[in-house]
This record gives sequence, structure tokens and C-alpha cells, in this order.
Amino acid sequence: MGVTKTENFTDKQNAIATLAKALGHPARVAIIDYLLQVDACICGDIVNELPLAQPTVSQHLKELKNAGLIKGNIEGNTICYCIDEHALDKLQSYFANISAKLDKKKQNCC
Amino acid sequence: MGVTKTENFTDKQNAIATLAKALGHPARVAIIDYLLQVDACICGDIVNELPLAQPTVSQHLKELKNAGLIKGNIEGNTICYCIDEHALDKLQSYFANISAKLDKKKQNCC
DNA sequence: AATCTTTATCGTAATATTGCAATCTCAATA
DNA sequence: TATTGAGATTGCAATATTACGATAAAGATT
Repeated sequence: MGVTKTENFTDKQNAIATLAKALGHPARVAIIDYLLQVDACICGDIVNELPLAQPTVSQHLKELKNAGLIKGNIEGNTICYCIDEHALDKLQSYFANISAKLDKKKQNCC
Repeated sequence: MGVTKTENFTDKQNAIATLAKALGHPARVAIIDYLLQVDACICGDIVNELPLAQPTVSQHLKELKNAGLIKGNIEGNTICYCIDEHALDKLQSYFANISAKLDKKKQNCC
């Protein structure tokens, strides 16, 4: 059906899935990379950095914003996008936690 | 079109996107959670843990396996799935790196 | 005011994803 | 060898995603 049965999973699982899904496209990973690389959160020249048309980039930015991974501030007629640390912290601690658990376990299988 | 233009992004970006995409569904997050929680890498009772039909779970397992997040060992007529540490380490270091960079930056914007 | 620039939105085509019933495979057991 | 049981695969319907041309909205510039 293409519909995810979110109601049957925990909030935390859904939250991680939403964030991960937002990063589940190379263009969106590239956008995050770029925002990290540029020191100030330079604006819509993201379009020039990516091999995609402007509407497509705009759509990807929207998805990153919806997922909470980036924020956008209007400045005149441009928009200043930047990383939302909160969301990335959530992902970081999720994976750090997993790594810690895996270290303890020391592969008793497979 | 629904086709991702992977050829225009770096290998690293594609690799992260592939891993993230695999975790972009709560059922797959739940599977990882379960595999972590269970001490031995208990097999196909994953199906009983999830609110989804067996073919659907099988499909999600396949996607996790394709992405390299889990491994499966055949044992008689059951299969022992478990987490592939390598992939999760990649994700962990990716996000740790981002967090480190963000800490240095200390939000000079937005 | 007319135009330019930047970004968002709409509409649409192509493809991918999600979910499941029905089946298939194959080892284990009777 | 017939049956059972665990998983995978197939086939399909419903929906989501990706991409882009065309256009809209709105501040900046002339």
C-alpha cells in the first residue's frame, strides 16, 4: 500500500525513522554536508552546489525542514538555512547508544 | 520519476543515504532495537514481535540485509539474524563527526 | 512602476515503497 | 516418504517519492 503503519510502533522508533528517512537520499546528505562545511549558513546557493533543478532542491530542503534537521530564516528575499543541532544530537546519541551496547555484547553470534 | 540520481553524488554521501534509508521505517528501527535487546541474536520470532505479517517482515529484513545493517546465518531451517556492527559504526562515526563540527561552530546563525 | 532575483508551489510523469495473501522452498520430523 | 514449520518469493493494490517545467510570490533593484 505504501502506507507506513506508524501507529503500531513506539514514538521513539517513529522519531528515529523520520529523521533517518530524511537523510535517506544523497541530495539531502549533501545538503547537510554543505551546511556543515560552509562556515556561515550560506543560503540558497545550495542549488548551485547540487546537480538538481531548483524545484527539486527546494523540495529536499522542505523535507529536511519538516523532519527538523534544518531551520530556515528569511532574510530579505533570500533564505538562510542551517542545521538544527537538536535533531542531529538525537541521531548522534541514538547511534552512540547502539555502539555502546554492541561493544558490551562483543558478538556472541554470526 | 522516483529515481534517485545517485551518480551525481559522492560515494560517501550515497553510502550514508543508503544506510539512513534502511532505517527510515519504524519497523526496521524496531528490528534493530529488538536485535540489540535480545542477548543472543534470536531468529525469526522477530515476526512475532512486530505488528506486521510475515512476508512484510521478511521484506524489511531483506532491506536491512541489503543495506548491510544486519547479517543472517542459516541454522537448520531457521535463520539467525544479527546486527552488522560495521554498518552501525559507520553511522555512529558519521554523526559523531557532525556533532563535533557543530560544537566547534557554536551556532553563529539562525 | 517595471524588472530582476530568489525561493516556493503546482502539476505531472516515472518509479519506488509498503503491505499482504498466496504460494514456494527446503530442512526437520513423524 | 508424507507432513510440518520456518522463511522467502511472487504478484498485486494503494500510496509515496523523485524530478522537473511552468508558474507564483515577494523583496530588491533599476
